[in-house]
Amino acid sequence: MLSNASKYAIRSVLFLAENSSKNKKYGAKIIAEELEIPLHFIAKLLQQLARVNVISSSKGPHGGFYTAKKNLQNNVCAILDEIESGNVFEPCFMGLPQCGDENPCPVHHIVAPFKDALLEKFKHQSISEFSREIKEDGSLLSLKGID
Amino acid sequence: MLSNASKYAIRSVLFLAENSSKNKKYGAKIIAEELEIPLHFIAKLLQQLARVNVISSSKGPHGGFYTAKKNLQNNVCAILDEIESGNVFEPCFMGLPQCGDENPCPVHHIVAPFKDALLEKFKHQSISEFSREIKEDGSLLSLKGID
DNA sequence: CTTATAAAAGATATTTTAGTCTTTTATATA
DNA sequence: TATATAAAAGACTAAAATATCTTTTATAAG
Ligand code: SF4
Ligand code: SF4
Repeated sequence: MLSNASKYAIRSVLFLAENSSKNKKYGAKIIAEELEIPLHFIAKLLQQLARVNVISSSKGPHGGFYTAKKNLQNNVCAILDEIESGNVFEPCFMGLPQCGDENPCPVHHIVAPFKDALLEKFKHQSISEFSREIKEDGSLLSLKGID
Repeated sequence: MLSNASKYAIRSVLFLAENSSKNKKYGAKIIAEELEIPLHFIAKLLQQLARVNVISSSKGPHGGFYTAKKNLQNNVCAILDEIESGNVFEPCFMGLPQCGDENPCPVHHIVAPFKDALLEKFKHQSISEFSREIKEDGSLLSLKGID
């Protein structure tokens, strides 16, 4: 459903939301290592996200990527809008373009509530809220230390 | 989450389950038109499915694909096992390979119940049951007549 | 037996996604 | 001002998914 690009992007942004600040920046290299994703791939994605102010960046020594307060007001959809081309949840599960509650495919009553819940979360929960939830729940972002 | 190949395959099998029988066969061409999917692509998939007895086929004039009684005892997972390479639901949503109930990613509590429900359905509901449900619910398989 | 039909098989092409490599630009600090 | 650092930009390669085309094989029916 989500491309690798999106998944990498979401994890990176949440990582920065949890760990970074204006004076604690992370280079693409460290992020790539920490989340175990390809360096040059994530570098590009981070640049894209910086361009649309989902995250911030600064060049040069001690530079890197970070999330400022105002960045954290964005929601996860802002990430997907930039990375993914087109609407993520429209070309749905069973691949029927013209369907929905009126014309349900065989798994609609399973898929629909899930889609709604996820979309609600991605649309209306800010990245900072998401991040706080991760801290509280002990949700997983990095893969370090797990095998 | 599912590839086009899987989605086409599922829809085709369910189409045959609803419409075909030993003496009412459907050629790849008709199926492709009916479900609005690429002819040569679905032809290959149908051949694969016939090889593992998820559906039946016969060559020559008045030949085509159909579902015999015993074919319908299969479940949807049998389709996925043949078409998709590897486990469909393991490389999950957020792309964390080592996670789950103990190490949940930020959306695990949304995704997990959905995954479970869908997997349950795909594993334990036979194609004939699936098909009956479609008839009763008026679920959608074909795209003909919708725009 | 011949012919038309349709699946089976498999080669090839296209598109999308994923991943890598190199060069340029900005900047902090020594 | 020179240097090292790290993002920005963009060209390039690789792999997978998707789709098309051609040839072969089986068979029902005339
Ligand atoms: S689950 Fe619902 S929205 Fe998705 S393809 Fe089926 S009918 Fe359409
Ligand atoms: S934690 Fe749950 S939802 Fe998240 S990737 Fe793993 S299985 Fe999927």
